[in-house]
Amino acid sequence: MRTSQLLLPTLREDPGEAETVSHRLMLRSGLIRKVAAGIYTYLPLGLRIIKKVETIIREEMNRAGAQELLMPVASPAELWKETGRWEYYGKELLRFKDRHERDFCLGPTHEEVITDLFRREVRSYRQLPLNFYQIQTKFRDEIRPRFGLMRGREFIMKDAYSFDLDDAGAKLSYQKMYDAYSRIFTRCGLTFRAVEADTGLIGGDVSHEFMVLAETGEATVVYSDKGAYAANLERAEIPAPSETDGTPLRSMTAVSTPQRKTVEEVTAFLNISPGRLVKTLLYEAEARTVAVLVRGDHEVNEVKLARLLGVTEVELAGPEKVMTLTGAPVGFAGPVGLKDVRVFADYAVKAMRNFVIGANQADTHFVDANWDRDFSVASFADLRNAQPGDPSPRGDGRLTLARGIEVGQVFLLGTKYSKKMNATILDEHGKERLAVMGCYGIGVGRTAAAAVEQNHDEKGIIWPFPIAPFHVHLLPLGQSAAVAAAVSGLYEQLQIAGLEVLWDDRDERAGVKFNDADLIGAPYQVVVGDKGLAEGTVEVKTRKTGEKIKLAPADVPAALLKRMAG
RNA sequence: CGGGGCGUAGCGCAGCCCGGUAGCGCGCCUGCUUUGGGAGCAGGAUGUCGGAGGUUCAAAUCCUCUCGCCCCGACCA
Repeated sequence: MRTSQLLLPTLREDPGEAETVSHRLMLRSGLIRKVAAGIYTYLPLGLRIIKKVETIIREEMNRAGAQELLMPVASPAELWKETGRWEYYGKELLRFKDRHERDFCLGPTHEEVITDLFRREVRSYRQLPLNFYQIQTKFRDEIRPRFGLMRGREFIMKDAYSFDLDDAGAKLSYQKMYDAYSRIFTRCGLTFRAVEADTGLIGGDVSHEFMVLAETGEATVVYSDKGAYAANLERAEIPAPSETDGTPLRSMTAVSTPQRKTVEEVTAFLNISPGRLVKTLLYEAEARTVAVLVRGDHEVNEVKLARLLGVTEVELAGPEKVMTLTGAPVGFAGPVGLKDVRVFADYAVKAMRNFVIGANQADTHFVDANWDRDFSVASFADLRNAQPGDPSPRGDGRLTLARGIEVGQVFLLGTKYSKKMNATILDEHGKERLAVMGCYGIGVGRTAAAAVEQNHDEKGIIWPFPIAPFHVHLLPLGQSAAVAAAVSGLYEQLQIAGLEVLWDDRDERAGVKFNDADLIGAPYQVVVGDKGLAEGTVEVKTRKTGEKIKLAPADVPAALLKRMAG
């Protein structure tokens, strides 16, 4: 491809709107342009990268036995009402009405549509296992789209859905996808880690996320320093600590803590460590309010809390609500004498004795409080976030935290959707059984963005070879007949060798071409100038290392092929 | 949803506080020179100053409303 035939608007300066590396570089190198918040056009060069990622995904999905199909972007409300997700999915589901006032939504995911297809078309266990996938545009009306392709509202996703006769079969399907995902991300040149994950709005029993470790990641990954355990922070289990020592209980007394509201203020004032205080958070969980107790130096994990309570979402109560329930301003809530509020406590609290808590009275805390004696706890559970240094729940070392970009997630759904939508098949005894499902997603654009996050330097992108928009960037310098002849010869020869070549045929100065080439990030640059040609050579530069070698033009294709293979 | 910021030429920005009818750099067009890491000189084109309303003799500038975008936060008591 010649640059003159390609819309490739590179930017000299960083666009004002972009903060993160991948967003900045994808805009600057002319891959994407924004149309609205979280909605982008893929320019020709950007689309080439998307297509490369898609090709890798297709190859691996097909290899794993999945079949490609394509579902519609618009789907009717009826299907979503069958599973309850018309309400449950919330505001992320973009809804609209057609001209007949019928309700529709733009598909954020396609469990309903595929399950509907399955129940209509598949009758017998003999047809199983089945796995369908598509690569399609999804729409999720995110609260806050950001970082370019990293969190868009409209984005390209590969989603797959497996159907099996029983749990064992479903597990096998799940494992196949897990393995396929590992191959896909490896082939895309990513350093990633599969971690245990929460199932969120999709639901199901078991789930793993594929995380690309990068500072700009929005997720927090927890993993053991010595063993194999790895999980999303939302999910990471924390084992119940061993029972308390036999410290004798002291009697509870109220102390004045004027203007001391936060854990830091209260513990500093009382001259104790935050680990000796128990904080009380009031949460609204759908219709009811609950109190959650965690140690002062711990944080409540809202995902765990929601799961324990069996709700979609929990929200910290506002100041007025706190005042109504506790009779005190925010900062002094405690479990003692709380009315009409169930109290849940983190395991760590169970191990504590003689701790400090809020007294439900302004400027007052209790010291030497003890659960059971001074207040009752509905149940103890794992309700906090893991912290660095916590023991691994698998007993294999201590936990470390890192940031990650979630590029894929796999779910073992069980019969959640098949039950609600009555997707049954006949088994070998002629008996109706619910299909056991799995679902599997990959963010295509996000995978490309993650690759940029992991592969760049101050000059620009350094594309991993398998997803590079072009393999070789051909840079003629000057307008001499010798250069023109050598370049068009090389252009032919490189393509005959099977390489994808971008030929910068603009009448630009050397510096401009070099800088654009470094920005765009093709793995190899071939520089053809009069200087080199005078001694019979052209220069081959490896983008990643900056290494430059001189070769006779005729030797370039073979040399590049050899390097790529090695 | 809350807070902060920004919207002025294709891009990056100044001008706004203190009203007087719009400017800089890059890019773009023409010509000449130049040509191995973002060229030089000369000439040139390009703006409903996000939108609406108001104040004023006069508004990019002041006031009100509105739309869009970016960043942070979304409550740890």
